[in-house]
Amino acid sequence: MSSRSQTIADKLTRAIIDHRLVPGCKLGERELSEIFNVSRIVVRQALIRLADDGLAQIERNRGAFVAKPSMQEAMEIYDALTLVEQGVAAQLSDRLGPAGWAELRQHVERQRQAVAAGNDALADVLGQEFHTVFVRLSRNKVMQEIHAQLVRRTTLLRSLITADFDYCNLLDDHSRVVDLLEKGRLKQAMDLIDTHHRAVVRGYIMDREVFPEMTPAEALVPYLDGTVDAATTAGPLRRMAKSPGNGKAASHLHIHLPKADPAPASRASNKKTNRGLPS
Amino acid sequence: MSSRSQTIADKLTRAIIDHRLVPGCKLGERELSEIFNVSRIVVRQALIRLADDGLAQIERNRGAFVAKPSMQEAMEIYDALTLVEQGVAAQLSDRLGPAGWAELRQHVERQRQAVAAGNDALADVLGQEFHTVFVRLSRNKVMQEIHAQLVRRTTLLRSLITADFDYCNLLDDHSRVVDLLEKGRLKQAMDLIDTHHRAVVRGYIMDREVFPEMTPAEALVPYLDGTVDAATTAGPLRRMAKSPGNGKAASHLHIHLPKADPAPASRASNKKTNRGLPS
DNA sequence: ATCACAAGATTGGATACCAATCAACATTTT
DNA sequence: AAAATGTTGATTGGTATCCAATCTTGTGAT
Repeated sequence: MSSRSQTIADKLTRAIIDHRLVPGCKLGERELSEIFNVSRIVVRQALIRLADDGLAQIERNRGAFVAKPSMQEAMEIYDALTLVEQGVAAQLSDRLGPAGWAELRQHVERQRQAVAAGNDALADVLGQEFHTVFVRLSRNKVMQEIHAQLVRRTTLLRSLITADFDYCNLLDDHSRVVDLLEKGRLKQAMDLIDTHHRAVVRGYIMDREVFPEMTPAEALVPYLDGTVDAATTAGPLRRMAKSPGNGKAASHLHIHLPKADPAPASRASNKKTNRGLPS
Repeated sequence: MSSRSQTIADKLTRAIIDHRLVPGCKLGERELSEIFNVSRIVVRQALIRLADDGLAQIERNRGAFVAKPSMQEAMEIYDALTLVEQGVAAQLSDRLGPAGWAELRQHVERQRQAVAAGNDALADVLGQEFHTVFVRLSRNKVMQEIHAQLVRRTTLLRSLITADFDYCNLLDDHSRVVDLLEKGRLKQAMDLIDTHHRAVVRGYIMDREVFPEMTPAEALVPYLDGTVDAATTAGPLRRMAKSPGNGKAASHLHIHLPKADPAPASRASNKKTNRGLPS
């Protein structure tokens, strides 16, 4: 069992990549310590981890906030992601065996079926996951960790965009990358990876304010599992219907949570899936 | 001014990459808190940062130790570094202007002069720095941070190897990479980067124990700025705490590892390798 | 309306304390 | 004597409480 601050950091991470905590959202120590029923220090340690990961930024004497990357930084993140995936593509085109190619194809196929079935949420998750599977096949844990961090940060970025992706298009990209690589057309595959990411970043419009729809307390409910003490809680069954005052201006920004938990395999240390709450 | 735990983390990082703290060395909370005159909690936060950076590993209820990567992990780190630098090379060969090429050449020249002057320590530092300058020219801060982290980890790895590099050879590599890139011979440059790193990793012999030459208290002396015992005054004088010049230039020293010991390599029977007591 | 200033809140950190766990030592048993 | 088994001490992970510095806010004076 890993440390408590790691657990908290993981939950906050998931809340962020699920877009339940949006960029700029204040992460107050006292507030979080009450939500998670831990001491402020544990929360601070968790926030340090978040900040190291680029998902939060800590301003001295002002506190921690969900990171709010600039357009410049957004492009840098996508550039770095492109660089990494192109490099991995080059490696795979050399060394990947038949089993690996099969796994990639199978993944693409699963996503295609999800799209066909109209399950957009699942298709979204699988689309994300493709990149992770891709990098995992390099069998380089260090690289995987770097890549996973970049993916988390791109996921955060999606909170800031007017997202309406053409998933079919991206799916085709995945499929074609696999095709090209297996045929040894490395250069073309790498170019496609580049345009793939550029297609995403092009849709970005970031000079827009994002308003939280819920307080952190509400946002974090799905991640509080049983281990919380039963003293103050009315149970983890709390629905978010409850609104303790403060119904700040709610913007219309629909958030969809993926159903299945794909466990983004963030840190090697923690693999608890706390998400299966009834809700 | 950043937080105190960040300051401590920086000092520990420098001590590690200067090989004053060697892999496996215990980083006790109380010990460090006394050395730095801070509370245990600040030390713990610093250790969390170190662990996130891959320079330390924290074992639950056992404490933190300077990371001791396996041979597998060492290769993964170098692989990742190669991937990153190859990718940056590809970018630079497209986009780098004359000023950039000039900066690279100038850097190589400075290292050449250091070698000519017999200043091995400086040549070593410059040799390391070349890679950093190289990546900085990509103008991608995210990539720079990723690369810097990888470089720190390779530097840590050097504590574990029988180091006897041919600096001239590596210097030539740097020079040739710049040449090849500027001429647009990207493929060859990338191959050279690969062999460059492979040349380093080939020298690795890691099934060897490393014994600390000094206690952490001794190892960390150079990084305790000015007022070691300034608990009461909490000096306004500690302004220059972050200046890296002090650490780098002055504190690079050659560490003579103990002669290869025919002791049993992997048997855990004798674990008391901590604390370089006079033996 | 604007500026200055006092009051409150929040963070960063220190200290003291506790429970759980691990390591080393001491003791018993074979 | 060697192995197995307590027992004790040290270290870590964590909590609660307190304090200083800083930021934010609200109020009052100009």
